[in-house]
Amino acid sequence: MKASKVVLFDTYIPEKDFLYYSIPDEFISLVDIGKAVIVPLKKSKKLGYIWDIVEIEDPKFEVYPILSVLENIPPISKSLITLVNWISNYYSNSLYKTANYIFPSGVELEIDRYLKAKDVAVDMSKKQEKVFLALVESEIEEKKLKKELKISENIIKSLLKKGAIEERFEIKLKEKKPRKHVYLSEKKGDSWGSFLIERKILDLMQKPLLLFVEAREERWKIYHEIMKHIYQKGKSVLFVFPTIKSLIQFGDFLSQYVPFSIYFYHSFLTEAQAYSVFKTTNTEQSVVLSTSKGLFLPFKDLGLIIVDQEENEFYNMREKEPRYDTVVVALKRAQLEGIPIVLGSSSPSIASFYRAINYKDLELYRKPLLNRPQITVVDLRREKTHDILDFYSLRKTEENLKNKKKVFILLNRLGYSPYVQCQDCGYIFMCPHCKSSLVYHLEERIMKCHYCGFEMLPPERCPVCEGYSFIQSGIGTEKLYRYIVNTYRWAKVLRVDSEIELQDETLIHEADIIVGTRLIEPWLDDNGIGLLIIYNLDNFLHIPDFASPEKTFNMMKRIVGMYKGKEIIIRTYNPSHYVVKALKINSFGDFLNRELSNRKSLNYPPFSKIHQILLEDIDEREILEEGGRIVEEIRSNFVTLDVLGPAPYFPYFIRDKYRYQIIIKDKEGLIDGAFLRGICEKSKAPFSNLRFIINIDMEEILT
DNA sequence: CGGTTGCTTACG
DNA sequence: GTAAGCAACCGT
Repeated sequence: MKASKVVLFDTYIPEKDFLYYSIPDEFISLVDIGKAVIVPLKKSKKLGYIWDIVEIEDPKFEVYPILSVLENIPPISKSLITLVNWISNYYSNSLYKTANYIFPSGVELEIDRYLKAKDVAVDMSKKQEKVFLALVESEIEEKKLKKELKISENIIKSLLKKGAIEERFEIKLKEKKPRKHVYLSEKKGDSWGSFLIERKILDLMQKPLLLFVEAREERWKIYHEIMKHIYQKGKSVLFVFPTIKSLIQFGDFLSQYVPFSIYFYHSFLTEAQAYSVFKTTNTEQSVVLSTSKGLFLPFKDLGLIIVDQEENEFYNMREKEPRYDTVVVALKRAQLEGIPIVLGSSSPSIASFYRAINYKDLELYRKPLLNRPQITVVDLRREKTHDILDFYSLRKTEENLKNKKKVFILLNRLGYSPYVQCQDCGYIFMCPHCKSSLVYHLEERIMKCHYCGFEMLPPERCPVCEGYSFIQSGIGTEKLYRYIVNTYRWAKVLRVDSEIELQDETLIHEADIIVGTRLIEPWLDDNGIGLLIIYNLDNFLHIPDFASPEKTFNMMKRIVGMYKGKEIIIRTYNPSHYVVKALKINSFGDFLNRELSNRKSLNYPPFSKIHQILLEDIDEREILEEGGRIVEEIRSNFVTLDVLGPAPYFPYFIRDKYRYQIIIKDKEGLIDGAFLRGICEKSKAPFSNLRFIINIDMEEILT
């Protein structure tokens, strides 16, 4: 028989990604892959999408018919279904979770159940009789009845069984309507803007195009011209950005130069607003500015995808299922739709640049920056005083303040001091749940764990040696902020980090000095900026990740590409590090060559694929045992693979669970997620609490 | 015995 | 997720 595979909205059935439903004759012309339907599940009704239509031979279960086909909810195209299937297979994500990730929220079923007494006489208990009599006059809605007569489902059930009453269902489709149209840009230009770009860029778009243009605004102007070219052919355009802030900034730019409103799509929209965009893209030609989730919108006639800051690490979605790499998925979607795609960057990822140069499956367009800020490297080894800021930075800060120019200081450490240490025995206070150091917060006078939120008062005595004097070592934004406030008492100083709520963005424009973590990145395009101080570049460079030099370099180039000040000071203990040197003379080539030779010697991407298996368990011995078995199993299947671990994964003890990782370097591309999942499931002991997370094709990895 | 509560099972 | 099925209990 012919049956449809239906993926249900928001109803997780263990081990099953979809259920089978038959197609009633009256729907044969309506039913199609990708259409939204209502189906029965037990006594309830559920929303779902038809994922596939297949032939099944004498099923071992009852197959119920689809109840209705919904024309109001946008259908999901076959290419989108293929994309989801691919993400699910390639990255080893559950199909149910991946499909539900792209399903619209903001539309749901509302089921009302009405009960009515029948005209019959049967034996009834007192309670049953009371309910029966209430239902004689007219039908009553289930919840109302239960509340008024204070009865439970059991009474209704026994009455139904006896045939004394009957039930009736009313199913309504509830599509949420947004109150505020924040997803639509208010301003719009009177007509199209016009910028001069090289004609050849449009020709290069025959293939996926890597747009290596260092100046951010120049890149934006090129985007505008490319978009105009495609839009005027009647097609929709999707822009993808790594963060909401960067998307809004581009939106402010773009809306001046297009004669219509553009759509925003990101996680800060309400369900109703997101649904409204979801629906619009399916019915109208539109331009959408989105975070990575926009790649799954059901565009009616998509003509172009532009991914900005393609190197940005926020594109790597590995926190929860579905795990995927945004850039890879964007390329896949473009390929499935048969449309052009542009990856833009001020400093492309090693992966993309390598592909463009060696495999030529990406075209490359390159335009270097003309007006660069001066980059000064301060060698911290030569600083004699152990002061918080060096002499040069202090002098330059004063100079800029005098000239009414803003100074930004970037420091990626929260709190007052990252470690509290006993002066007598050297003990460092650790979080009892995560085995990571507790950060001291002076204002609140507490020690805090930044992984699990554990807090404690600073103790009077050291738990190891009973000593009573402690040093607050290291420096966080809070300490730096206090130092700056005390040093420049006349200046307006502002602290920006995830622990302080930024009340109003105008505060940033009014401030003279801004101290903050990477959250300040979006504001480094401020017109009044004169100086940026990278407090300690080593904090970025020394993160134990093979990709940290690349990430650091790219972050700095991204900043340089939008920066409007004269000078950037980089403070470091490693002035001779190749990243620092390459930044100083602005040489992408120097950085790339050095980085590629490092990666080659250690067998890291792009010379191999890196897969990671994360293991989590309350029992450390169990992890090591089963982890060891997994490693053995992989090795015995593929002798040529480089398998490392299980090794502790930082933080290796979090929320009372131990964490280990296995890393697999796969040079020839031999294995996939399904293989690893199979091995893990096979190696897992029947009653163990081991949880494993498989991450395929990583561009970064903490070691 | 009717009714409730709490738990496990399975859904197509 | 959540309705169904079942066992154990409670009160009349």
